[in-house]
Amino acid sequence: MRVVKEAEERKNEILDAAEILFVTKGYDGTSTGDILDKVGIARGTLYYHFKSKEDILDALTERISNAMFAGAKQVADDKDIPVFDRIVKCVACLKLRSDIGNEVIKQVHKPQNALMHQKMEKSILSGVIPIIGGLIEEGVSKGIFTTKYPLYAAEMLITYSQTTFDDKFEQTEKEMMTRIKAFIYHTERILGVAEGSLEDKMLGMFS
Amino acid sequence: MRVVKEAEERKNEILDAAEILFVTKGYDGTSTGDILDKVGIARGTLYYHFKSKEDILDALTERISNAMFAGAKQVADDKDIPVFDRIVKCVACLKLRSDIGNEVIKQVHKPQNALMHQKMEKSILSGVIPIIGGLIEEGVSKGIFTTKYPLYAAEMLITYSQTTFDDKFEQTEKEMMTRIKAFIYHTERILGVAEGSLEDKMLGMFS
DNA sequence: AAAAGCAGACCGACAGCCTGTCGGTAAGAG
DNA sequence: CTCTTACCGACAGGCTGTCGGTCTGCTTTT
Repeated sequence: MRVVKEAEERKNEILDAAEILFVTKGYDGTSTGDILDKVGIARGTLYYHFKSKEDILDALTERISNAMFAGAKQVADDKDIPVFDRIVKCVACLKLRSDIGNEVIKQVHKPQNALMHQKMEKSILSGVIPIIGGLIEEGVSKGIFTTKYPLYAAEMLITYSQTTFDDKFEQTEKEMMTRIKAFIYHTERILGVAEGSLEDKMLGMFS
Repeated sequence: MRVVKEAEERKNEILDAAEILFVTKGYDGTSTGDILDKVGIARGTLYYHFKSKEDILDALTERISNAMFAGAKQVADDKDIPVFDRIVKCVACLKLRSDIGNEVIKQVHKPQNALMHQKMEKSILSGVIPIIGGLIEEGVSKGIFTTKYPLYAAEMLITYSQTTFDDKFEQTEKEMMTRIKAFIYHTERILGVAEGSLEDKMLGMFS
């Protein structure tokens, strides 16, 4: 039997199904047929709403990123909270959203999901950097940080932590700890603050 | 007619063909049939030597990385050259190798080649970081640099520059320049040297 | 040195999957 | 009643990986 719905609604149904499937079986491991079955629609319907499988991935990536940034932006604009605390909260926002179930991350990093991984990473980076960059800028103008390039400082910090702390979670507890300590140490240098001054607050970011 | 060769030789023939094809048409855009045609062998032969298409990519990645590191390691061990110059030379080694034809890079960064890109990047990172890390360590022990975490300093510097200067070559000349300046500035901070002291030598790395 | 044996290299048909297309069909708004 | 929007499912075309069988040249045997 044929059920007709608004385009937006169907699109979201498809994205919902795709999200679950991509996350559990991987992008390459999921066939369009799987999505069809899960949503309960015919082949043609899917290609009526999306022009290709990759198009679905793009839409999904955008949906997820947008949700992530909504929270982070709100925090970033809350002038009542001290600048550095806002940075910590922003990062927490992103971390939270990115381990829905924890299985997700493991899946995303399997080689089959290179494309999904790449798109997510790119999308997250391009969204997060301006937010954090703005906060660092604010910190500089308030005399908390010192750097001639606040935006690029953010770029460096975020890019590094993204690839390193996401990709390399297959490391020992001990190595992870020194890596974190080193990261904090280098963050302090990049932001031009005293050694050890960020340690307490930043350690909380990795729990 | 049937031509029999040593397994190693055939494998290399296949990798030679794959290298050219992957680079010109992309990984996803290259079918095993393309490789078959180019080498002039039958389907079964290919799968006799490699267990899958991805297996070919892995072997190729390894072959390329190994070639890259051979040069870099040699430079790194040449104690006659000052430490910092060695770092510069090492980086040059890698850059050189990675723009065979320049078309390569453009190709590698197309979304179709996410898997190839990811594997290359990972392989390069894991090989380069210890080399540069060692050099920084040497610099620290000679009093040229100051950092408690030389290895992780290298990790941060290389990871960042890898993803940023490789991926984002679709930026304006001007933006690129400030990005480079900022990178040098942050490098100086991470390595604990005076502002501006690395500028002259490092600018040469991006030409 | 010829015959027989053998393992490693090679072949190509084929199964099975998967993506995207297209002509046609139902449903609800106007 | 009509027209747009959403939907359907058969089908073409392409791709990967498999498998039984074949060839080749080296080794062993006689």
